[in-house]
Amino acid sequence: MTDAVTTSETQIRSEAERPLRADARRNRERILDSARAVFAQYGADAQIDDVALHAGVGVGTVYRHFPNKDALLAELVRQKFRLFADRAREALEADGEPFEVIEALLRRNAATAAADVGIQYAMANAGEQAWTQAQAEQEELIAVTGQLIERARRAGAIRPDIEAIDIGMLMCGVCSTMLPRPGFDWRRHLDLAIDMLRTR
Amino acid sequence: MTDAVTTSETQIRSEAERPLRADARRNRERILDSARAVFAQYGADAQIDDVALHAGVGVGTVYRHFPNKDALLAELVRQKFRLFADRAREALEADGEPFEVIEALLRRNAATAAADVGIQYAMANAGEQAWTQAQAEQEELIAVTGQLIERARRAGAIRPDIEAIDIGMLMCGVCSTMLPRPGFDWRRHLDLAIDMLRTR
Amino acid sequence: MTDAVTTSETQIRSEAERPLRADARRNRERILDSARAVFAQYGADAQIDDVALHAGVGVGTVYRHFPNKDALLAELVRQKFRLFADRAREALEADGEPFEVIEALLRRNAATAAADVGIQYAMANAGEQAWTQAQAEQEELIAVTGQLIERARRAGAIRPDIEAIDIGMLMCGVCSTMLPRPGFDWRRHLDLAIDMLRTR
Amino acid sequence: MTDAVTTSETQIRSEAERPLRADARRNRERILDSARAVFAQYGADAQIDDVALHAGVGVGTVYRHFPNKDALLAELVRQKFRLFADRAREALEADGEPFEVIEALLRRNAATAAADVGIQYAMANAGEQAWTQAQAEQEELIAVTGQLIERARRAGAIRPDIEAIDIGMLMCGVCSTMLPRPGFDWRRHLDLAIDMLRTR
DNA sequence: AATGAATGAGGTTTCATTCAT
DNA sequence: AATGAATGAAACCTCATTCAT
Repeated sequence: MTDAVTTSETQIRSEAERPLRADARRNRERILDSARAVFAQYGADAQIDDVALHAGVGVGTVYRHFPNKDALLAELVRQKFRLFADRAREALEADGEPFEVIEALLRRNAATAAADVGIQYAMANAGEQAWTQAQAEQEELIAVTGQLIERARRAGAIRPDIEAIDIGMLMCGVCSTMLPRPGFDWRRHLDLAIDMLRTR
Repeated sequence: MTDAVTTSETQIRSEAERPLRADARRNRERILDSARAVFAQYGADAQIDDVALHAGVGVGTVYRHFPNKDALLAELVRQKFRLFADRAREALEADGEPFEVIEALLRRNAATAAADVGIQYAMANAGEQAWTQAQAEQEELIAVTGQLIERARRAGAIRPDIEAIDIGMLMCGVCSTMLPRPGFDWRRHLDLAIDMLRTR
Repeated sequence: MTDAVTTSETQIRSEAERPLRADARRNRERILDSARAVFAQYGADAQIDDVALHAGVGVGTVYRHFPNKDALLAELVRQKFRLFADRAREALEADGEPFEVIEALLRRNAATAAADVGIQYAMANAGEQAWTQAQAEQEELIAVTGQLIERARRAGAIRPDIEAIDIGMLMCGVCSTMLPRPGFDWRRHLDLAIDMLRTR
Repeated sequence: MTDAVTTSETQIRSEAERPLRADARRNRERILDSARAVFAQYGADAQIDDVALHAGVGVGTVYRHFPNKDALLAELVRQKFRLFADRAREALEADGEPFEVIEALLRRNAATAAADVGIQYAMANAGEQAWTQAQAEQEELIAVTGQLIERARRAGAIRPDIEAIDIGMLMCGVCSTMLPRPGFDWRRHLDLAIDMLRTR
């Protein structure tokens, strides 16, 4: 699983990202994991120092890997998009009724997002930078999602005017209701959204 | 002394709401307007000093009206909920096909929210406080929305399992896509959401 | 004395420098005095926090008056140039043999500089900013020095090819030997420099 | 062990100077050259990492050769003093009018210093350590300069009260005006200084 | 011997909030 | 009631130095 991500990362790594020394790579992963944990707990107020402490490295090490806080947040966002794109690609290979494949994918992704509230804070707070930095991954995700939709459309299983970006937007809306708001239930939100995608 | 003659009604609207002097009230409004403008422009980076500057008052004056930053954000949120609740009550009086009344209401509210991005940042950043502080207005909104739904349900014009909180959640999702995200179009999102509500 | 400086400052204050509140002005002076003291003691390593501590104000206050460390150093430099320019103007009014007036001025200025080693560090470390920020005062100083030279030249008391900038340069050299260097004696250096100016 | 067979000569050139391996020596030179270049360009802001990068070695290698930053700066200073001492010794051998020999020496040294602004920053920033570390070379320089002066004095060609340390001090002053200061011209400064040395 | 990743104390700067005027 | 200067904890980030590879 993690290997799958690593592989795709290696493929994508474009220009300046020479393979890191083994220990550096390990640290990098630890820092990202810690960032997720710390942002999940403290939200936007989380500090780089806390991330470093949690990862068991010095602050300087965090800054060696990510030039500033925004870049760290952006990487979190990027990783999530990459994961979703990977899963979408897997879904494309999967057998099964086309709409059900999409539904399973969305439910799985939503569950992942809910289990990782840190990312919500990251996305709410990260400025333009995050979206720019993750652009490649997003486009990949959109493209593959487009293929999934196309297949379902041919099967007459999906509302015909739905586009890939719509699904992104709906999921973004679902995620926004994962933050602790009394009375809100993102599973219900997701059910409604999926229901809407179906052909009537 | 003044407390001695205070009526029970005054006690209910708690301590801070006695009628302000005309100029103070004007300042209060200016500050809230400026807060909206400044948060819309600078997002999470907006500072109280910026708000004060924009309002043409000193920081101290901002703090005379709002005990801290969160309280100011919360007031922004509360005002919006109050407006929505007012509109919902109006809608209850309005003639017209029950579902169309709801649709018109939602479209109007979404347009208002989109015109005031500041509120998005306020809601993303305000802590628990904001939701607690606006609880009364929220409950009011939920209650009235419930009545609108009931009417539409009796007319068979709305998906029968929809509750008031669902609508709040969907609208919250729509709003989350108003922040500048390349490719996203909240109007499309709103169309889809309204469609979700309709009886098939 | 101090009043004289204050006056000229008021005259020079060009654009954005509205008169400060009494307490703010007092703080500003305290901060500059402390900066001199602290830089004299710790040299280039002096910290803004130390300056604030020494002045008995919070760090934030230092930053309210000076946007960053360089600006503080630059102001120190500027003040010194202003003082020298003021003295040069006084010297222009003074009676006495023209060359002796110049000599007295230079000796007095050197003594002042030596008594305030902080300024040496300021000048050595402050980047371009310091020189740019003090440009007006420097030009003033050069101009008035030019007049002093002119008078002495007419009296045949000064080496005829000496220009105002030469004197600045020589004094700069003298100051550079005030830093603790074993064997160096800036008074001797000054004597030699003054001798250079004399007609043979 | 090695100490046991150490000759007294070796003891005099202290511990660290045993002959280096050829590549190590080459690295050492490269580091010093790079330090000069980097300090010339970035002044006080130059970092050890920049020096290492410029030299094409790792930081660790810099630290293998120089225990800390000050030691590196100090070595730069020492090299310069050694060069000047060597030249002074050459001058002692040279034929020619004694004063002219001195003049030529000073002009040559000043040109060298001007071509290597890095050294100015090194001297301005290096703490006590630099001067201590270069003491032997300085004393050598002073001693030989003393002999040059003695010769000129016997020839009646130099101002009789001039001592070797005076020349060091004057040259130090000239160097201080090599840093980029608008209007300053170190050649002019040097001319004035040399002129002053001459018998009238 | 060389490398460069890691360290973390310490530096500068920000900004919500207080308080003297 | 209003002002804005002052505060200072806390944030971010740097860089000389160490140390595992």
